[in-house]
Amino acid sequence: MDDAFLKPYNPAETEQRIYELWEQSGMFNPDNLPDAETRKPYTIVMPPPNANGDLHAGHALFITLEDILIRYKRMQGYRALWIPGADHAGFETQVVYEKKLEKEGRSRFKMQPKELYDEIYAFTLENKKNMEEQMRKLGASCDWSREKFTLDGDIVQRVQDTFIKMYEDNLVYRGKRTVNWCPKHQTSLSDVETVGMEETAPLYYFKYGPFTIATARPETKFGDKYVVMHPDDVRYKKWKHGQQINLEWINGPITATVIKDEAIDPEFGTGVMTITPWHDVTDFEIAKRHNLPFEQIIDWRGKLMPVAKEFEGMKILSARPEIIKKLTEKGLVVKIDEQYQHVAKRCYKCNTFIEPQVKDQWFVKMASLAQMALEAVNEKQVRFIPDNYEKIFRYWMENTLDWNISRQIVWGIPIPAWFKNRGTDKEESVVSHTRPEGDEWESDTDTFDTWFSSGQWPLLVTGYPDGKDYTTYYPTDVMETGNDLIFKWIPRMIIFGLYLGKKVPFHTVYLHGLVNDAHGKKMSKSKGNVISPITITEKYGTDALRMALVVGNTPGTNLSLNPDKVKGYKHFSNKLWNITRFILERTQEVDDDIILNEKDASIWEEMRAHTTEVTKHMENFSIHLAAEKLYHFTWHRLADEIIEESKPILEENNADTARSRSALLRRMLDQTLRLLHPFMPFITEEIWQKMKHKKEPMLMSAQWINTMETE
RNA sequence: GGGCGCUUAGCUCAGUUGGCUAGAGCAACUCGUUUACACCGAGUAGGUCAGAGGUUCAAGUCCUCUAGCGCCCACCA
Repeated sequence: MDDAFLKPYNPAETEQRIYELWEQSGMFNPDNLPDAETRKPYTIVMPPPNANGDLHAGHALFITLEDILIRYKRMQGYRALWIPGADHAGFETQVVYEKKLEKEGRSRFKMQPKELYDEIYAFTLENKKNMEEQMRKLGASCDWSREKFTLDGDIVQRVQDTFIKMYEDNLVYRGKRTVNWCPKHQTSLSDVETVGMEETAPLYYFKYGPFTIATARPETKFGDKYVVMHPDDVRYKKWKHGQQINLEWINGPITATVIKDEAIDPEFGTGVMTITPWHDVTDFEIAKRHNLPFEQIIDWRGKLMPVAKEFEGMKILSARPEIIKKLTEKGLVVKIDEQYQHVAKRCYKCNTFIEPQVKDQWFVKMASLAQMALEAVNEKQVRFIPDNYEKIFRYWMENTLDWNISRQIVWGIPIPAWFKNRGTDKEESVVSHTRPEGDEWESDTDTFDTWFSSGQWPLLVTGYPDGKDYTTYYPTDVMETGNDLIFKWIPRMIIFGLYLGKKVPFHTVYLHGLVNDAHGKKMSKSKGNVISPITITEKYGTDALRMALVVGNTPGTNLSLNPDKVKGYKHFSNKLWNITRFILERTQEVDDDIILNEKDASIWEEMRAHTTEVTKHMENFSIHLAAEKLYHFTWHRLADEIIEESKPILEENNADTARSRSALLRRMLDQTLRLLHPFMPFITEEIWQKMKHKKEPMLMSAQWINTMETE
């Protein structure tokens, strides 16, 4: 027996050494596994973490879950491939970097785009390297030789190809539409990048000629020349559609036109409103229906434009009270309802109020694509774990709007488009990798929404359309990711998978919840309750952390992570260590094929039943139950009962019973290590190495069930 | 306004298609051992499974309602 067993298990001394052993074996690359060609492929694509900081507990959870699945399948004889990656995370990273610039007293608006891009690139690569090291510490058995970064040259090329293809297929169009504009970040955002926050704000009632109109945004009303009501509203029956009225407004007399439109809710306010098509989606739709002109009132920085006359240049929020003051003086304020509750959209990163703006952007037509995804799910080509997420997916696909994929930031994949007379009525555009003939063409300075590239991730990392991996490993098997991505990411991957690859990109979606603190509260820097997985690992060992993340963690629900729980599994590591010590120290080395006596055979039968049950849980994706079962059986059955009752048996003079029991315990240890390996890879491999196993030199690539001994 | 989920021992949570005399970890208490392990062992205590009604031979598990909590979505200005 190795002397190391005389001391408690020391993860700090072990883990790096074991990881290097695995990495040097080359077995993370499934093509190096024995008989790789005959093995059935099993693929997981890692959700590429944003390369802009340290790994957090959520990362540790997904790495653990995916590593468990991959190690399990590898041991089951699959050609198990786990493809790692890193996401440049466009807007996310740029925001992180802008904060850094701000601290240094700099601003991206004072930098050349190229300069900014290069700086963020360096910053991201550094973070990427750091993240990879941290993933290794967590035991990730992914194939680093296949690692991909969303800004790799080939990836960029493919993403642009997709855009061009979609344009040619008439699924992408250039449109002047209302976008969510963040005045601080100076970019448009998709709907999922905004958050609606409930707030109480005043609702103002103004006299508008013969009408009273209600609005929450008086500062947008300067240019309003159309007054709208529902066609069936009897109160306004006498006003005809198209009728013109002269009235006194904020900056003097104007001529307004009556419009009848069904978008108006007669129940709300007075049932009459004026429209500001440039700064409101509903108004925009009404204006389009009736062919009305639109005018920009608020500029890209959130300041009033010349139409506001004396208010020009003022920020909207500071202008508001001034405007109310003027309207009051003119006797145009009817009343103010101070308790008006509504939802206002804000930028999900800086909380700035989103200013709807009309802008030329690239849009993806979603209706037919979403329909395709919906059908695939209806046909059970994709299943969700837990299954209630299928409903959420459905809802999302049934209510999808066209997707704005243009972002006005440098950190991202450039949109391959060219313009002539950009921003004028004579604008022309060409979609192509290369500049069209003629000097007057300028390139699109916008970049793609991150989800446009990450939505294609399973295809991109397997080398769509002609890569070798694409034919072998696509479609992949499981997509394991956070439950918040059920509408941000999962649908887009299914859509691109079907559109480009003609197949769903994965058959199973496994969703995990958040990792919260010990009391179920969300971790945040400001609350000071952040648990760093790397710190925990250094204190208790990676195996302990992995168990703590997995046991009792039902799919789809949040987990409360208590350091005491991790400590408990550190104790378990040591228990396993000492089980090994006992068995190696007290049992004899016996032939593998020895016949067990009746008593021992029945215990072995129990072990086999245990193995079957754990396997069943794994097949059901009940990883939490498999882990708990393993813990319980190993400690409270094997250690507390079987080993205890073995002590006198092994001491007995009867050589046959002692030999049978020795064989039993050694087999049980062997099988226990196999079963625990996906969950606790480091300690199990360390023990395996010290046992100098002859036929299978490495536990990582050993078989899940020791078939020879189960005969 | 719509949707989803949760409510089980002091705390954090399991409980797969209804069969439970309801479990685990941590915490508590009692005793023990230091010859695999004190990062230990044996044991004790602790729950009307949120509440009410229903289906069933049988309900923590299915249905309805009520209360509380959480999350997500939403172009009524």
